[in-house]
Amino acid sequence: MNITLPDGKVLTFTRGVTGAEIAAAIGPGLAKAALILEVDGQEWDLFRPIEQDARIRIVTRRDDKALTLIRHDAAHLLAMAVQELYPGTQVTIGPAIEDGFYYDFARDTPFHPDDLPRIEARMREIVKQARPTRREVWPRDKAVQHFKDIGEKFKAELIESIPSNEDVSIYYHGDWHDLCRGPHFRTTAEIGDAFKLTKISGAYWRGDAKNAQLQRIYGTAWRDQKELDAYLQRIEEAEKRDHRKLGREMNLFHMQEEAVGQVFWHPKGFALFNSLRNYIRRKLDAADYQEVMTPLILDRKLWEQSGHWENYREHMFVAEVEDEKKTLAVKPMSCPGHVLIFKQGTKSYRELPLRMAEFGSCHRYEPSGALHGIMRVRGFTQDDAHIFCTHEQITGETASFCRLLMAIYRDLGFEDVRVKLATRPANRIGSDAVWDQAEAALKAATEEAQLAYQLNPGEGAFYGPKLEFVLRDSIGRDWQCGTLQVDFNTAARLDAAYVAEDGAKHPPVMLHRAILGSLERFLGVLIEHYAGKFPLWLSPVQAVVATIVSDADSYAREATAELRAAGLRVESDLRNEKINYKVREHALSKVPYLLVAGRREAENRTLTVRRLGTEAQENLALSAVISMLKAEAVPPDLK
RNA sequence: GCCGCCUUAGCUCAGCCGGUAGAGCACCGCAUUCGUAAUGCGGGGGUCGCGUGUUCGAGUCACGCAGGCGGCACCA
Repeated sequence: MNITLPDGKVLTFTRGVTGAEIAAAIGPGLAKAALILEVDGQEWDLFRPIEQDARIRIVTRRDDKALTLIRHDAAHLLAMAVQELYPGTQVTIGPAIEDGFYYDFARDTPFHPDDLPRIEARMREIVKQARPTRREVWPRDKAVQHFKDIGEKFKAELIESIPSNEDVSIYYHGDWHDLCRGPHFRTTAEIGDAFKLTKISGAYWRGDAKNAQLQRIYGTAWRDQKELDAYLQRIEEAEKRDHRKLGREMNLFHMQEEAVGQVFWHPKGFALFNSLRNYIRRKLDAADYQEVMTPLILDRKLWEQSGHWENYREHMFVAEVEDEKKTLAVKPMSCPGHVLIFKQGTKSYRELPLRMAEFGSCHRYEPSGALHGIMRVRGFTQDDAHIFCTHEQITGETASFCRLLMAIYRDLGFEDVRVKLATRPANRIGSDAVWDQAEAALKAATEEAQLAYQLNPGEGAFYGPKLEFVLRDSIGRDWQCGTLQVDFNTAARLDAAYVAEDGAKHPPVMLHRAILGSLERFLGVLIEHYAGKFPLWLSPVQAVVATIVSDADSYAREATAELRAAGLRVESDLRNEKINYKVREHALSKVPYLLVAGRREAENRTLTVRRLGTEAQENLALSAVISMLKAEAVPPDLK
């Protein structure tokens, strides 16, 4: 029997040879490093016999795949340890995920954080025991019956969803066994001990809130201790840049019980907010958007007509007034208001595309468990706009939107943007032909804008498909920021129309689009992205003038005033403290420039400049400092 | 909304088996005028998240509520 290696070399073995034997034949080093192999592209256990000629590739610990394999085995290891320590606990699923793995268990009493060290200790024991792995193939029906018999009803349910004529593979690690597609290592020893259990959570069976809630245990696993330490270090560093922590430390904003899910922007935070908003305003203006402002609270009748009352009621804040019998609702989005502006006066096709923008203050009653710092709130500001256009204009408008968005993200320091195309959901309105057209238009637009996207099937809005632009926070959580949604429906529902070339009235297509999404969320991501060390144009405090001796106070005041007059955000620090103290304090609060004014500087009208992150000092004339800072503080669109 | 954990001074956190609250930083005062990451001394500051219960006695135990945190579900 011939076995072909990746380099084309052919080795001859007897039928039923295993990957372990092949690896050993090639060399003892490989035999030791091997984890699994690929047989004609299919993942294969090292101990599983090969019955016919095949091309193989041996996967070692250094392979890119190794981490996924280690984590999958670690998930099994976790399940073994848990079932041994907590009899009666049922297993369900346990996949490898980014940076680690988890396993979902069904159990009456939830786990406690104190259980983790105990489980981890048992896992390490099992690794030491090097329990051998064995693979068996059972008829599906036998497997169903078996798992029912041993009380593993979730496993049985999983197997029942496999067609009944198929066989399933069962993996044994010592006595413990589980349904699994594999592959697995020869023994539990190969997992190594570079793993750690990290957190406990509830999780719904099959991801559905209507189902039973399971107990999930998360862990992380790596090739060796060094990799594990590096990961733990990375997480620790990331936690230091958490926007909630920096928001407090840098005095940007706070939140409190009296306004759950809403942000109190402090002066410094609001300076940041405004710098960003002004920048977006200029970019939109340059891209031929017209800014408007619409009411915050509108009559229920409007929301009924737009469809929000029916589809979105539970997310809306509703206001009753005593004297009138009216019900009003706080807007969760700005689209109906924009349509009402569009409807004023007769619109011609010549006015399309009409791009209407608003920094809309929106309120949504989000589920309590969804709230997260300023990233997920109940009151937020959208950089919202609606493009009223014809069917023919969808692709062009979408493409230019994509280009605008990517340019803005680049200005703001984001190069790594994930784009998702969410297509028609099961619950939707409109004909398939219309959906075909809308989805095709979005695809064409992304190609025109040269954006690689990932398909997100069935995740579109009920009225149309959407593009989602996703950014990542410091600890790897993804946040949707930008979006563009095609809507063939809302304008018609609200009786908005334009007069076409043929003289007839047609409802315009609406493109709902946002670049930042919510300013609050975007600022949260931005704070973490820069770890609070913003580029100068965004920095809430751009420089601090710090004195060394009180003799320099009046000069420092003068210098501060001149810097401010030049449009810079500058504070002075005249406190009776040592310069060391001031340097340290302003560096910790992430002020980009410390401008030291001592006796010498006061005499020759200079400042000694120290840039955040460096120890270098440079003595410059006050006028030179002003022009240098002014130049650096120019927003990217005005450069 | 669901599961779990947490809530003590402005911040970070101690506080044992229930016996009546503590540190560092910050703040205030005084001294110090000092050249690039913490000057010294002194002082003020707490309904221990809220409520109910157990107890002679609750920061500590039990229950309920609220908020926060980690996930899940939902979602910009």
